[in-house]
Formats: sequence, C-alpha cells, structure tokens
Amino acid sequence: MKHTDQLVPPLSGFSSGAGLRGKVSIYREKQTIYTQGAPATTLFYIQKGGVRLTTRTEHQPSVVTAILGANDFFGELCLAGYPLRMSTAVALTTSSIRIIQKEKMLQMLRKKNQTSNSLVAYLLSSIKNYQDHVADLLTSSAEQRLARVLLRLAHLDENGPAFVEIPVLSHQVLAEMVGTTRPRVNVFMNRFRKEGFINYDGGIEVHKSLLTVLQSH
Amino acid sequence: MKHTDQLVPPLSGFSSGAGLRGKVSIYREKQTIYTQGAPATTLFYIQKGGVRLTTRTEHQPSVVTAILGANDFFGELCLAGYPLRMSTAVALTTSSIRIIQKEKMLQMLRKKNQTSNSLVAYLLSSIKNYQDHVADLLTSSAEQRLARVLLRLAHLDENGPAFVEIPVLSHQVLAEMVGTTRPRVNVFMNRFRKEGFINYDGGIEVHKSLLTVLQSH
DNA sequence: CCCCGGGTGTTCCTAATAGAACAGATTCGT
DNA sequence: ACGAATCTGTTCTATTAGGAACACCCGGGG
Repeated sequence: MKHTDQLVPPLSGFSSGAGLRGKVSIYREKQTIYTQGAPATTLFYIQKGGVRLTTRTEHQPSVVTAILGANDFFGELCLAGYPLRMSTAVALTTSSIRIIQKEKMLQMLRKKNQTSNSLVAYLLSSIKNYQDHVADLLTSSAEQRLARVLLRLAHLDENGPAFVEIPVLSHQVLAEMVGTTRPRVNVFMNRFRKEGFINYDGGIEVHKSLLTVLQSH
Repeated sequence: MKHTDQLVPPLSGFSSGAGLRGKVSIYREKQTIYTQGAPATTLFYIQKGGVRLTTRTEHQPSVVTAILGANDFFGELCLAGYPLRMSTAVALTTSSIRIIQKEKMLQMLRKKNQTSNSLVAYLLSSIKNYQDHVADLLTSSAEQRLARVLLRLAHLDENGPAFVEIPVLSHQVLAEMVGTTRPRVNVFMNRFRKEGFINYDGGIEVHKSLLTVLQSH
C-alpha cells in the first residue's frame, strides 16, 4: 500500500470546485450573501471573485475577520452545528459562488473519504491563515495592516506583476478591515500615494513597492 | 436512513481522547514541546493541562497565537503537508499530552469516517475561535485583551465559581499573549489588583468581577 | 435648479501605547 | 556571602491612535 505524507496533493482538493455539488450563483459587488444572525443551512465555495466576512459585536464597530478569494469556503461553521451565521458575508467584486446544502455536504463527508480529506486539508490551511493573521495583528501598526490588506486584495507578493488594480472600497470599509478609523485610513492612503506605493484614479492601483512598508519596524 | 444535522454530537468527538492512538507524555510547566522551525512529523492532543503557541517573525517580538486546553489539538498543521513547525509550543502547566504520529493519523483519516468527522468538527470550532480572537484584537484595548487572557486562563465565564487560581506567568509572557509591552502589563495588573479584580500572592487569583473590564467601551 | 447622501480630505485635541531606562526584590548556584 | 539572572515596579518621553468636527466634491432625485 502506498502512503502519501499529506492529505491531498497541493492545489488539488476542491480546486475549481471539483466534486462539490450545488448550484452556482453570481453575486454583484457589495451584495450581501448572508447576514449575521440568520439561520445557517448552507455553505459556500468561491469559484471566482472575493468575499469579506464581517462580525459585529454589541455596542462595537463591525470588523472584518476574513478576506476570501477563489477556492475558499465560507459559512462552513454550520457543519459543526452552529444554527446561525456568526458573521455577515459581502461580495467584494462580482463573484461566482457555489451554494452547497449543509445536508448534502454532510452526506458526502460520511460517504466519500476523498471529500473529507480535502475538507480537512482546506480547514488546516485556513487555520494557518488565521494564525498568521493573529500574529500580524499583534505585531503590526495600523499603517502596516492597511498595507497588508491592500496587498492581499491585489494578491501581490514578491513574485508576480509590478502592480494590480483592485476594486474600489470606501475608506470606511478599509478601516473595518484594518481595525482602525476612517480618518487614519485616509491619512495612510494619502501617504502611500505620495510615496508612489499606490495610484488612485478611479480604481486603486497597488504597486509592488508597497511591500517595503511591511519591512520597517 | 437517519440524518443528523451536524458532524458529531456536542462533547463527543475526541473528548477524553477516545479513538486516538499514540503514547501519552507528561510535560512540566514551561517545558518546550516543540520549537518553530523543527521538522513536523507528529501532532498532539491535550488530555489535561494547557499549552501556548508562540510565533516569532523576523526582527519582531514573539507573539502568542493560541492558548489551548484539554481536548485541543496542536501541531496538526503537519497533516496538511507543512514539513516544519510553524510555531513553538510550551506547556503552561504540568500537562498530559498524547503524541500521535502523523502517519497513523493519516491512516485513520483514510479508514475511519468517524475519526475524520470528529477532526472536521474540531477544526471548525477551532476556526470559530480564531475568528473570535481576530474580532477581539481588532476592537479591544490592551487592557481588555489582558483581562480576556486572564479570564481564559482561568476558564471563567458568567457561570462557575467566583474566582480561580491560575499558574504563575511572568509579565513578559503575558505581554506576548496580549500583544503589548511588559511595562503596560505591569500597570494593568496593578490596576486590576487595586480594583479587586485579581489577587496576587504567589499565584494569581482571577475573580469573576474581572468580566466588568470587558463591558466598558 | 436645489437638496441630500455618500465619500473624501483635513484639522485639532486627547488618550493610549511603545520604548527605553533604572531601581528594588527574589532566586539560585558557587 | 556574593554575583548573576530574572522578575517586578515605576518613570519619562515620543509616537501612534481615536474621536469629533467641518469643508469639499459629486451624483441622483425631487
């Protein structure tokens, strides 16, 4: 019997949604997919596009707990028996999203080991992302966190193109993603622009040089 | 055929380690279980005690990304194929911890659906915890985060006893857990003591009244 | 046309925080 | 007893952040 040293090969799993059942819907930019507190009987898989999850706690401003892209799941907490949505999901751009009935997914998990292993692999990488996010929040300044959010929205890293255009987001939404206030986002955005890290004419152009903001301590 | 509406009933799964194979080891307080960067071929399940995970990034102070207790896993990222430890694990108190070979776990996941479902359920609840943690970091002050850390270490919530004694931790370690500096932890701890929220004679007594710190904005 | 709403750019004041520095207490090994 | 190491308690200053306020721009609807 052949043994592999991990659950699934990299980039396999659910990539391109293979093996998942459920109809695919299109959500428009800024459209709400579900709202915190609503009953949760489905989970979602992003075929194309992006989604942000925001949580509001009592008497406090709402915060963005995750920024998701293609091949990510969300709303998956219902599988663990949470009856209500723990966050609000909003499309960042026009997105193509597969809607999966919780019951169907549970059936697949019971029957097919392949599905189960792919899901475990996905959840593990998701946990790694959250751990990194927590470490980031604990060590970075608001300015650095804003830089990270922009780079993430642009899917920019060391490799890849010199700049990428990202969807327009209000400073208010950026503030929720970063965990600060709108005036501060404004100041930082202008600073980035003055330094030539971003370009701002209608859409937002994020340049690779924005990475330098993360290096200074 | 009977359908359940979730993966596993609450409090079943791996509770008390049922179904897991691997030998159980005792770790002493402050003992390092593994170090970031070391090869990762095992995962761990806490039978009894507590563990903190710390991550260090280049040129930055180390931060605590998770505080774990009985029935939690850690080091599980190796299942997803990460060859090295992404964090350092240190025992908070004398702890009884089951060590599971990655290969054995992968075998179980391939063979037994029950194991797989329990793991998925655990990972989902873990993701919920990280989401809550992120929301907390984005909205709370350092003082509130310290209060939360203490309450968590004491496993205190609205119900339960009026106070609980927790293991002694240096202000430096608390600072890493909270994401602030040691002098500030000192100030807050003295403030809590003055207000009667904690009691400090050798060990640390965390009182239920510390919960009030979380309510003020 | 005017008004209104949403988003932006900016300012000012105050609070929270980081960072460095230093003194005292305790423990531990020699 | 002594020194080294560690932890605690405290102070000071410079920086960063939050919160409120206001002017400005622009697009849509009455």
